[in-house]
Amino acid sequence: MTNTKPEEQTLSKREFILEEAAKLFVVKGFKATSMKDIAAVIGVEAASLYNHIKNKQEILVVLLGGLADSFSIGIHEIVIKKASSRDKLEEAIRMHIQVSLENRNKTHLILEDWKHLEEPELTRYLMLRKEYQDLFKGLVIDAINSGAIKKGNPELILNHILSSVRSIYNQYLYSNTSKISAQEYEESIIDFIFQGISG
Amino acid sequence: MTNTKPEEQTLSKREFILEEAAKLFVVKGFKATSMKDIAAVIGVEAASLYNHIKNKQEILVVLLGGLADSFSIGIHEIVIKKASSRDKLEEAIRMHIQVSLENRNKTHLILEDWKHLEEPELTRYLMLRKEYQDLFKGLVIDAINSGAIKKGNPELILNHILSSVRSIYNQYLYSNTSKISAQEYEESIIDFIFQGISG
DNA sequence: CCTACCGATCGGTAGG
DNA sequence: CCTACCGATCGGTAGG
Repeated sequence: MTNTKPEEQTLSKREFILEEAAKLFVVKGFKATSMKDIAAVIGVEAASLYNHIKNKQEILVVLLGGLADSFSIGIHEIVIKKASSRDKLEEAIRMHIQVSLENRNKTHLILEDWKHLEEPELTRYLMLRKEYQDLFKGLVIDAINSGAIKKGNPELILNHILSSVRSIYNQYLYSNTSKISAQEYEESIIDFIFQGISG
Repeated sequence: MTNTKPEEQTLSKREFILEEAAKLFVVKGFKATSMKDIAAVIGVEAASLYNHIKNKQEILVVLLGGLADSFSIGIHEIVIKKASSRDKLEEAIRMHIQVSLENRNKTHLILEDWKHLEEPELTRYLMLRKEYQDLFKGLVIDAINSGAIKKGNPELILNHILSSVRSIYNQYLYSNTSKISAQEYEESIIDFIFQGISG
């Protein structure tokens, strides 16, 4: 009866903390970012953060967990689709690019900071990653067998694809060509992967 | 007159420490690796390390400095060569792959741990990196202008090339296909970059 | 190369 | 949300 006020908050304090922490992790790394660093950005004392989050580890778990879910859902949706193996592979790559671009700060954690996950989350994370890569590799193998892409070691091909997308993390951070739109960037990466840089 | 014993040492204690530290940095990252961790691998107490190295920071400086020099020398040698722009670009990519493969532990520092360099080494490192990328980008631009590779944003192309080589760090660490020789791996990456994965 | 030790900083808690 | 505070760990030094 008393709660007639509509939900008007756009970002809870907790979400704000998680977001700002992710940004700091990109710049300094998880280990080198102290709770005091995070608190300073939020504008409170370090001890106050613990009213919104359990501990530093939880921040990492939540950020990486949400991301792993996005990738996992994305690949599962594509695998079950009825389409040519070439189209499915391309769609998977585009999905991977889009999720990376939409979660740039989080995605950076995939490079090195995942190592600081503690058990049991570390094992869970590695299992999800393995599953993702296996499903992705399946799409690569199907594309090879159908003649859509040339023959080769599927693991090397997958590794090349995922590394190519990883160019996103450098690009947006250290370069000044960030004027480019997400759509243009996606097309550029797709072209590099499938056609290479030759004329 | 007394020093008749030949130089028989293959690896000085200092070099041993630097090498083992580099390996630990790959696994745990610079910040999460303590002097105690390094000492344990060497088989001494942490305090004893300071007889061979000045401090933890020096380890990072020496490792990254040596690597930066290797890359720098490599690109300068290629730039002054008399050859087609296509050949020079390919040679630069091969050099980058070879230096990366020969210094796998060190090269890993380029991903994230360089951030923990302190001034003035940080600025020096970033300047060397910038110079390297500018020279490399020059080769890309020449290759575009001569029609050897297709038109496109040189920064995006360079970024794609360097990211493609970065697949080395994943490959050798987490995969089980390491049976592949360095030569095969180099050819594979070159082919991916120039021709892409299409048939 | 070791023992002993230091100041600084860390993540986190208690209590209000 | 803050003040006050804690135990643990860090990089590093002294002295032998």
